[in-house]
Amino acid sequence: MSPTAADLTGAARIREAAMARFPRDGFEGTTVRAIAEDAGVSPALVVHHFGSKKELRAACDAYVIDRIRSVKEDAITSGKLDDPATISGGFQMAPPLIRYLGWALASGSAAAAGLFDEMVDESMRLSELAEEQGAMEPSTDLRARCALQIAMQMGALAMQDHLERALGVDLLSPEGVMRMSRATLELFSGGMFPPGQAEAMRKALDTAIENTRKEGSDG
Amino acid sequence: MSPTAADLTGAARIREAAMARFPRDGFEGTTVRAIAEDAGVSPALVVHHFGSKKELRAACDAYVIDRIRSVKEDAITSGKLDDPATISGGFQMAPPLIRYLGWALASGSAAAAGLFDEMVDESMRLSELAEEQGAMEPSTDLRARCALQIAMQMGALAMQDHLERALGVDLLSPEGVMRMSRATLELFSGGMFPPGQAEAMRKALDTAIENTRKEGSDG
DNA sequence: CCGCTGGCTGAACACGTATTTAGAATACTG
DNA sequence: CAGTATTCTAAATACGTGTTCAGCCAGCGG
Repeated sequence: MSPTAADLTGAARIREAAMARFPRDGFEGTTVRAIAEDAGVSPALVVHHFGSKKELRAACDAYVIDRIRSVKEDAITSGKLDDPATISGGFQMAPPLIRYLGWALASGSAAAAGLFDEMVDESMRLSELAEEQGAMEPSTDLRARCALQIAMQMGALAMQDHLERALGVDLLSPEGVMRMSRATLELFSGGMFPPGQAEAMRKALDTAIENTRKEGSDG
Repeated sequence: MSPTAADLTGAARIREAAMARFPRDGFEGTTVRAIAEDAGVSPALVVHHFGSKKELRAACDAYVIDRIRSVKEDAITSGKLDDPATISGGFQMAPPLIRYLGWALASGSAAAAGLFDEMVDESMRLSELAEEQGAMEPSTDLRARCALQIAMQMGALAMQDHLERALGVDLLSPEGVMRMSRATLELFSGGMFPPGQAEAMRKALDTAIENTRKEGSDG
């Protein structure tokens, strides 16, 4: 059971409050006073424990990223990376963690940037493995594909509110996670374009690239 | 040619400066004084023209969204929605516009939320059309698929910095746009999963959904 | 010339902010 | 129990913020 009650240490309650406030109101938009009040604590205690507001943010970043990293590592070492249960489980980590991650990535946290890069590397590692085994068609630009994939998945987290509004569902509820998993699968397995159109677009895009290159070398 | 010079009216220069600052520093993190300085203008002029900082933000929202809406409508009425040139052209709108849109969506602007919803509706309209014509396999959850697609594409905008860092390219340069277009096409036309795996995951996911439903009705 | 309108400014104001300081309450150790 | 470190707080401080206000200055009709 997650420690929602007030039986947390003061520092933990402060961190918890900050993790909820920052994504909602932004860093500058969140006041130390508000965090302290949410935590049932005096503003002075915040700086006593964390040194300053900036350092509090850094502590939140580190905490969130650490927990996410560990979940990710568990999934990798257990070898159940594409098990839907693993995926769903991962996204059903304490909702504040997910929400915070989306915000941290969208608002330029250095620590979150590190996590992003790791994810891209991991995705490339897996893709290269799949290509070597001949299980997947080689990409013409693997790095771009993997980076974009991670960016889209993480970006969807930053669009959480919009998705929930559009679907009328709490995204991190079991139903929400299932609908998202299903939709992700459909999208990434060719559900978006009619079969013929994809190939046509690919060709059109290649000639467009060719043209751009010519124009570029002209000017 | 875009008016980058100082031959803009004061109000326009202020709006331009705000559009550059807000995505970088956040709304609360941006000071009226900084905007004024960027615009080569006194802080008092900002409120003289826009009334208040909040209203300035609303004006930026309206301006950006209006311009993006018009580009989108042009693409729709000209019927060249899947022409790569149209797509590239759309993304090569003045970079500040794109960057601002990503930020506005990620930071909960009401106006941007309206645009998001429109995009989802438009995507659904197109998908339904394609399904009726038998050009596309019907989805089990069309709304979720379209909403997620838009969320991922817009979310990628909010991850712009991370993508550029990962690829070492200015995303809104011709090269960047082309690489992203190509990667998007690959991802959304089945490039991510090996053919067999997609079907396996779909089945696994369906049984997982079934199990969840049972557990849910148990408790 | 006057009067006057509108873009524009410098200096001030009121207020909310993060942070400091001195010290109270509490728990822990010998 | 005394001594001590730790957790925590109320009040005060220094400062940055958005905003106001009184008025300057260019342009222009009469």
